[in-house]
Amino acid sequence: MNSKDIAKIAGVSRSTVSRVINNYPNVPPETKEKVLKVIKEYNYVPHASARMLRGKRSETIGIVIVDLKRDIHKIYDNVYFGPFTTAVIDFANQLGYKVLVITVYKVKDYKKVREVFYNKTIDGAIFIGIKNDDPDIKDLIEAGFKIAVVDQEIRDDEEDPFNKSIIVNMDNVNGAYEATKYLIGLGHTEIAHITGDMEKLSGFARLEGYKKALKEAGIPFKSRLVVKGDFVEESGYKAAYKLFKKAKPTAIFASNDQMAIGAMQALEEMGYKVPEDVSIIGFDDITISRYLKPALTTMSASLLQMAELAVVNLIKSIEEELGITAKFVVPVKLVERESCKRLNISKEKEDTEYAISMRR
Amino acid sequence: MNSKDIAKIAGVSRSTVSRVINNYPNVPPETKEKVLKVIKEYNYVPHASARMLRGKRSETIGIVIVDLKRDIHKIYDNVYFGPFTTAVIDFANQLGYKVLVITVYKVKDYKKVREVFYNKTIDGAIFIGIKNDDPDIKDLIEAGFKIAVVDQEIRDDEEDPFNKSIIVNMDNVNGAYEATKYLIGLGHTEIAHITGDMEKLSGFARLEGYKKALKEAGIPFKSRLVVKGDFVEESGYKAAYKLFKKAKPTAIFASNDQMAIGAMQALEEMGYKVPEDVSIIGFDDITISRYLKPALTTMSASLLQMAELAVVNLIKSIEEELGITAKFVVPVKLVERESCKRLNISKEKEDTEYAISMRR
DNA sequence: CTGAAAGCGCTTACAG
DNA sequence: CTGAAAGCGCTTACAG
Repeated sequence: MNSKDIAKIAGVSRSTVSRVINNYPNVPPETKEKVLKVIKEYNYVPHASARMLRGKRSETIGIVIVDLKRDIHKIYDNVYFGPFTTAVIDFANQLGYKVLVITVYKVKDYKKVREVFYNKTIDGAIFIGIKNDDPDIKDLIEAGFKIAVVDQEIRDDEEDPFNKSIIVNMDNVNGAYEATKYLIGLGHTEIAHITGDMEKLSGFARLEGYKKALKEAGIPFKSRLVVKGDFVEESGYKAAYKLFKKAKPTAIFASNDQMAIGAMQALEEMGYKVPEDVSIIGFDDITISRYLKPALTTMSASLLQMAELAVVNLIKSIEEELGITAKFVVPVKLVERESCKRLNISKEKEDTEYAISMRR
Repeated sequence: MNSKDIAKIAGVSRSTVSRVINNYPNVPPETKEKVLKVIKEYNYVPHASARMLRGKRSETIGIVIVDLKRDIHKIYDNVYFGPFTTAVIDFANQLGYKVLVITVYKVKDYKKVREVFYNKTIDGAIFIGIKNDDPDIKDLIEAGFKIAVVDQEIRDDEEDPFNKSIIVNMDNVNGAYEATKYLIGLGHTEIAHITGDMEKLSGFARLEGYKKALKEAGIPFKSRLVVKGDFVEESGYKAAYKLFKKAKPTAIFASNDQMAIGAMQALEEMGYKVPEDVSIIGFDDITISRYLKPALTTMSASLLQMAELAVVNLIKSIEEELGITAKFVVPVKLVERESCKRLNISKEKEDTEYAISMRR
């Protein structure tokens, strides 16, 4: 079944069939109806490749999930990429776009991405999990492809390639600042920080927010209270052990929830109770966090909103064929749960003060 | 940049360029090298649509995530579809295939699926979250498209359309049987069951396994101990309340972990302790389950293995162009954690017996 | 070993 | 309002 067959059966030319399919105005209602009837009857759908070859868009966007320095299948149970990807698919579908998912576990996997761009399989793509200033992505942007990136520094330099892409970030600095300030507000001064992957904006920006809050409160920054992680659970676990070998913080700000969970595990093994002995706050508000005992206090941004901004603006940029260069910073808010408490000055005051930090 | 340009620059014909790209044997090494150099230099990638129009496969499979009777965005934080989808993408990519993700929230969304099949965007598809005997999928199979389905009854009827597809299931009956038997082995006889969606194989097959275990142990089946759920957390929550209004089971077998989690929440609200007052076992072993307090005992099957079976056999069926009709039943095993304990005959014996049920 | 030519299934100026 | 024809960028018999 192709347009020629349909034309023959409907008693018109292929041109007319095409006009009907593309909903052109210059087709009289009766002709249109006649053709539509045949199309329906034969379950005819125009060959996508033929249309694209004639210059139609593929109406497909890619979502590129980058997870370097990890083995294959590790995003398998990733609690962050999954929800974001689903949200992207849903918003894109709503706008009539299909979504191709591409995973990048090694730098050379970027070849897959270049291919689908150059061979016109996709009209544009959203990148997540990327490090800051990634040269492979930079090249693609410079080649003129439509791209949205999540978690990328917004630079002042007008000439920077990333300025030609759509950027969607969480308000990392402010979120980290608020998280740290919250702990300070509970009376803590010995506040540790488990950092994220420092090659990513969310890694170094959250450290910056932590420092900013300390500085503002007049608490001296101590490098022994900062230990490096890389955003996965295990790194949080190891970081907590390393931390308590050289220091005795009363509170920890972990750069994401997964590391907070790993740290809580280590804390439990070392015999510290959360939040009685150590308060801990995370970042991201992943699904698991509310099921933990104690439920994890954390900083939350709307992944849904981020996905929507990326999708809507990417598609706008594709369809208007002009380089949209929007930049978005999504707000982050505190989700108080059970993993932080007021530092107890004296044992007697504990109960009442605990009650205060318990309200959700 | 197209093959004509490359041909001109390399000083050969388009035919030869094509032969090099497709790695045909009848090209002398020098010619091949010359052409390859130009291709590399100009970053040339053949237009995917043009190749497909000439009959090449799209080398893209679809993964269709069906989630009917729910609002949009609900699979957003689905703990089951996400990991499975990622696993499918990874296995497909390994075999050189791209993956298009399609969500179906309403029956009419199947239109999207038909479209990508008929317009040749995908070579085949894997369906998950489907109800048993879905007519929309049946039509697609009968139209001759290559399809793999997860969670679909394996029928004896040779003529049944689904017999022309690839089927991958968990061993639902046996898993449910083992779960129930495990509770019986702990001394329970008042064992409730929160069912899954009864339109799905995993829903009714797990009920069947539950019944089978009771029967074998000579425990009479009581309909007041069975309450309907539909595989989501909230339904487990409601089911638990309904259950305890009319009965006092000492153990619950929930048809999946999400409902078990909902039930645990309700149990806590009603003042029952898990596992001291009520034992509970789930099914699926989702990521959250091991973080719960008490950690959830559950039945686990390898999603990775299921995804691999579906992908590998679908692609085999696409490439060999013959209707592969493989059927797979993936084994399910018990994961003992903390949510079940031996029914205490007398309070005194409790401690020692609890220790037994505690080993993981 | 290599090139000229046909054709995959569409869309779209062009002519009427 | 409608059709004949060109052409998108490839691949592949065919001929040499």
